Amino acid sequence: MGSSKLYKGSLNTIILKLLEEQGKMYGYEITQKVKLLTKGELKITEGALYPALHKLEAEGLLDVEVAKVDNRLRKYYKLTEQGEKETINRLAELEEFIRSMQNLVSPNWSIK
Amino acid sequence: MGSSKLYKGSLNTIILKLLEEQGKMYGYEITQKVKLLTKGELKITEGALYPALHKLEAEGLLDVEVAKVDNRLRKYYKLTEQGEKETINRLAELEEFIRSMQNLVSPNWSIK
DNA sequence: TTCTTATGCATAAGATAATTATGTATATAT
DNA sequence: ATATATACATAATTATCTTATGCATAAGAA
Repeated sequence: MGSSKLYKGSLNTIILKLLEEQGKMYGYEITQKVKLLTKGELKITEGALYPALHKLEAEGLLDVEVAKVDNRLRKYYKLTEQGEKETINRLAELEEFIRSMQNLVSPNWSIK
Repeated sequence: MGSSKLYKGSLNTIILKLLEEQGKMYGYEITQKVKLLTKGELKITEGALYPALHKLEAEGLLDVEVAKVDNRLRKYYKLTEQGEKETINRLAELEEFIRSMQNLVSPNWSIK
């Protein structure tokens, strides 16, 4: 559906979180993983993803490693040491944000 | 703290939701209410709020009523009939989005 | 065998929606 | 008197998407 526009600002954190739990991933894999995990609810577009990956790499949060699989190029990304630290911070921030949003929108919900 | 930048795209829905439960509110009141409800976590800036209110009004989702209290201007906003319908849709969308984000970021959480 | 879909990367143009910086004005508290 | 709170507004800038486009290989369908 159409709620893809809502995650502005959280894409970077989503990427970091996935890399934290998966170890290493390549771009296309990330788009598929997110689609799968959210049952198609969130669709990461390539126009958003690749620039985001490049930026995170430029910031020193990601390392890249190029591989060739089936004669096709893949760029595997993984967290740097600094990236691991930042992931913890940004995840905490995002979780806090989600709780706040929940409280605003559905005060009857609660986390267990 | 600093996670105020994360709610991009959801500000309109937050406004609609608050008006739905409060009946009518004026701009400044909305900023204070959000600050209160989120314990300072979310701060709606005026530069974001007022244009958003004007746009929602232009879209026919809000009605405005000017009042003078203590010699100061207030613009009370309330949902139009169309606004009430839209609020239901947008809230559902936002809630679905929040669930997706939760699932991505904290799969261990669940709603009870 | 040709066409479509999937896989995989990338960037440019445009839209959207914030932040930040101003500006105006009145009321209240120090 | 001066700062803070209340109350509105807008312009300039920045961030972050979507959409459109491009290139290239592989696999499956017609």
